[in-house]
Amino acid sequence: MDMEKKYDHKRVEANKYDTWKEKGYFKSGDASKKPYTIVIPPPNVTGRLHLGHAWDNTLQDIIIRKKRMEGYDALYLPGMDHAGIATQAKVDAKLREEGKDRFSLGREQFLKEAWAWKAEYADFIRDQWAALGLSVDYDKERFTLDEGLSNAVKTVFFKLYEKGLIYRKERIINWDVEAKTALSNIEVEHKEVEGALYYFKYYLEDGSDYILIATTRPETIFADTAVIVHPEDEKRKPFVGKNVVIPGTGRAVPVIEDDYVDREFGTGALKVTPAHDPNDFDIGERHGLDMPRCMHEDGTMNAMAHKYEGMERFECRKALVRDLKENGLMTRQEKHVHAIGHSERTGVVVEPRLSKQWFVKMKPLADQALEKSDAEFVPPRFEKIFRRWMEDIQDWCISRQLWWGHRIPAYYKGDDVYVGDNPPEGYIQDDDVLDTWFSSALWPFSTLGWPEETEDFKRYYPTDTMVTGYDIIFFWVARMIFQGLEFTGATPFRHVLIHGLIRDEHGRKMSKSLGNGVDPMDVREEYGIDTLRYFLTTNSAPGQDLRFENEKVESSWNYINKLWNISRFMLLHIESMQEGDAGYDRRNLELKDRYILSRLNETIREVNRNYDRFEFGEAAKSLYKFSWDEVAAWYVETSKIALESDNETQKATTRAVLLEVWQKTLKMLHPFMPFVTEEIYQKLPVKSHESIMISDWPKVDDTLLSTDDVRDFEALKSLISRVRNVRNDYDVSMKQGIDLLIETNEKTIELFKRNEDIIKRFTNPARLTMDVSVDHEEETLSFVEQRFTLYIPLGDLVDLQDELEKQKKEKKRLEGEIKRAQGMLNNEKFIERAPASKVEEERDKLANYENQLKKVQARIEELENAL
RNA sequence: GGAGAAUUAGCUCAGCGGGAGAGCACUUGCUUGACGUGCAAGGGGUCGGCGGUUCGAGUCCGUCAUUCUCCA
Repeated sequence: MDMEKKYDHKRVEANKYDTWKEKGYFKSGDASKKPYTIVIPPPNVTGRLHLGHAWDNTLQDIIIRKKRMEGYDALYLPGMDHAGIATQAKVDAKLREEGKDRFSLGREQFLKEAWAWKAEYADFIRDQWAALGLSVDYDKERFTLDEGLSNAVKTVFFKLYEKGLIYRKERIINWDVEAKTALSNIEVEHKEVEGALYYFKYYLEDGSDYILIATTRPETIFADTAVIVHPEDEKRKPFVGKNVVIPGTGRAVPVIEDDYVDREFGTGALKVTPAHDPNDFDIGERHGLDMPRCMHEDGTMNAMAHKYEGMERFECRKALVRDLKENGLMTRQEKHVHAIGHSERTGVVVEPRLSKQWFVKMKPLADQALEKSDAEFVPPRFEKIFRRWMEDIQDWCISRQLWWGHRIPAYYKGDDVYVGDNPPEGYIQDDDVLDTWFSSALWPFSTLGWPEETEDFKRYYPTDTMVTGYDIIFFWVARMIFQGLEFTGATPFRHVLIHGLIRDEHGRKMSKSLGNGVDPMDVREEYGIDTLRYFLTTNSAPGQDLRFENEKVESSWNYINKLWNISRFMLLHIESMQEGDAGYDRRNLELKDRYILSRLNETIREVNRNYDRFEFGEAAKSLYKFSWDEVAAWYVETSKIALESDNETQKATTRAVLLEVWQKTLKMLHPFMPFVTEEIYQKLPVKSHESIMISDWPKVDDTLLSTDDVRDFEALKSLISRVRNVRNDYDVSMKQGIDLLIETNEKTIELFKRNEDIIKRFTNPARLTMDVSVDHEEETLSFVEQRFTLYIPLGDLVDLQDELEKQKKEKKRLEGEIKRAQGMLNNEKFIERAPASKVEEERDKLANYENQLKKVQARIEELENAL
């Protein structure tokens, strides 16, 4: 047997993935089976995968591997996202390093650079998928800018346009001054910022009086086109209809009435800057005001700002405030905390800016999604989050001033707009591209060939399970749902499994700026990918965040090492088995065999139940307990007796049970740790398939479930544990024999006699007496257990006073239990309303406790007499 | 201002209607041929507070407190 003492992940992982891939195990398409589909949330081609991807992808792989073993035609569809802003920023940075920029290169050349970048990073990502062991079907791999997916994007754009659900309009949008593009509302993060309210004097043209106006954004005054006062504001009435001069400029604007003014806030009068504020824009539209902009696209001031032209907006604010303070046009400044929008992408303060952009009219799509979506969220509370957002939806700004992406299929000639594939002569295509999420929203069906009615689309759509983090429910999940319903008439997936975010050991989000990120490939190097997968998927419940802790990673490694060594032991004893040795005759099964087979089948049941609920932590816990605390601690240990004996029947039976138990356990562990389970599986002398990956998922065999056998074995365990406990407490080493007197009924005597070899091996008795009534000296330790009373005479080591105290304590405990059980059984309502099985259970317990109490009392009397 | 999550052993987290669990840490003893990254035996918790529902509540409901998210 060639198994090293220590699990060596590098050796175990070597070549396996390539073998699986070459053998075609990852491929889908067996039409005789029922399909099961998961599409990967496409990673951005900007960089490498982080722990969040590893977590997300491992969950998908676990689900798909189990389904494949269960006999489904499992499709795990891989792919990547072009990630417009992010990738363009990376390519821009690269060009900058080379002393170039995209404008001197031109659009076409820039796109070549971007595609080269994509090719390079796509390779990195595929390598990482392989490293993670993802069983993705590479034949089906897609990229959001592929021809097919681009067709899907165009089709959707055309159809929504025809329906009037896509429109182009001048509106206030969120402008990222660094990326120089529009953003959608959800790409803006609102953060509380301590700013200030500045009070400016807007004088009448004749200088006779002024209106005091408070603003948080002084630099926008250059684009003011009015001042409004409330219609019921009697004090300001005289100003209405006159012009006031914008401080620091010679420009005058009218004072008009509008009840939008909040009379309680600031001074009760408001400056109106329609091109730099959404509310002001509405006011501007109502009153037909001009809408000039005072900034360039990069956030610097334009000519409207006079002497401040060219200044960055916040520099301008400072300079302007300083100047107005000096010449008395600013009266005061007070602290003001308010929420300011920041670009989710670049982090800069978003500038509300009047701009002509393309939008999706969301209301009808959202209403349809709310009405028809039958996606089941896990855990369910996330559905509420999804719904609340959909109910309060705003139109979606989909154009981006970028080059990397799906170019908007709209063409212009003067004021004429053409939307479609065949623009007439002289029309020029829109320069902009679509929001990346516009194409991501189509991912579950565009990847399967839609809008063509392909075989794949018909077979694998709608998909079964979407796995993703709660941070992109709005960005992605919600959009897939409404686009799926609009274009395919179906919710694109049955289940949405939501996981949380991965955090560092202190509970902080992993981020580049903190430098606390952990590279999954580093973890792989040190502990192996199976360890990482097991750690990631078994340490949190659905929807909860996960803290990266080294101790947990290590304990995952320890577990795999344990599995490795259990396997080492088994193979040592079963490697010579032949095809015909695999079965066993049930009549030859001993208690230990029936016990472990019963527990195995219970475990299969628990594991299945938890897999189906996406409770992978719970499924893994059952397997962990079964493999370590039962197979390793008890079955392996008790098996040694038969394996070392000359009884060929018992030997063969034990080997066959070991093989069955372990083979099934490995299969259930395989989705979590594909590499090590395959390594061990390949070493099994008899196995059902050429690879564990394509083997069959274990089924529960009810005929092997036996609570009686499990109980009997538990009685044996409790006897052994009791003796071990005594040896520890009284410092009696295992080498030293120890007298054991067991008083119990005929049935248990029979049980213990039949398993005497086990008792002897683990307790090393000098004398072993079993009877319905045993004579014992007073100087003995005694333990009243449920099914037997154990006496251990230890001569001088026994302090009768201590023993008496112990028994009194035990008496008290039993009396407490009896009181509790009686309390329940004396409660009429309990008898009446609790399930009969529960009542029965309590009666049994009570009888047992009363029986034990009687024995303890007898022992106490005995001790008191002796003292 | 709304919505949600978390609060359980020293630490990190499971459990979510029938007698408190895991990993790590801690204590004691073990070079027993699968494993000292291990084995055996232990110690450690009024399950945030207060009410309610229920025969029965870490588990369901309400409320308060603390922490954290998301939305406006």
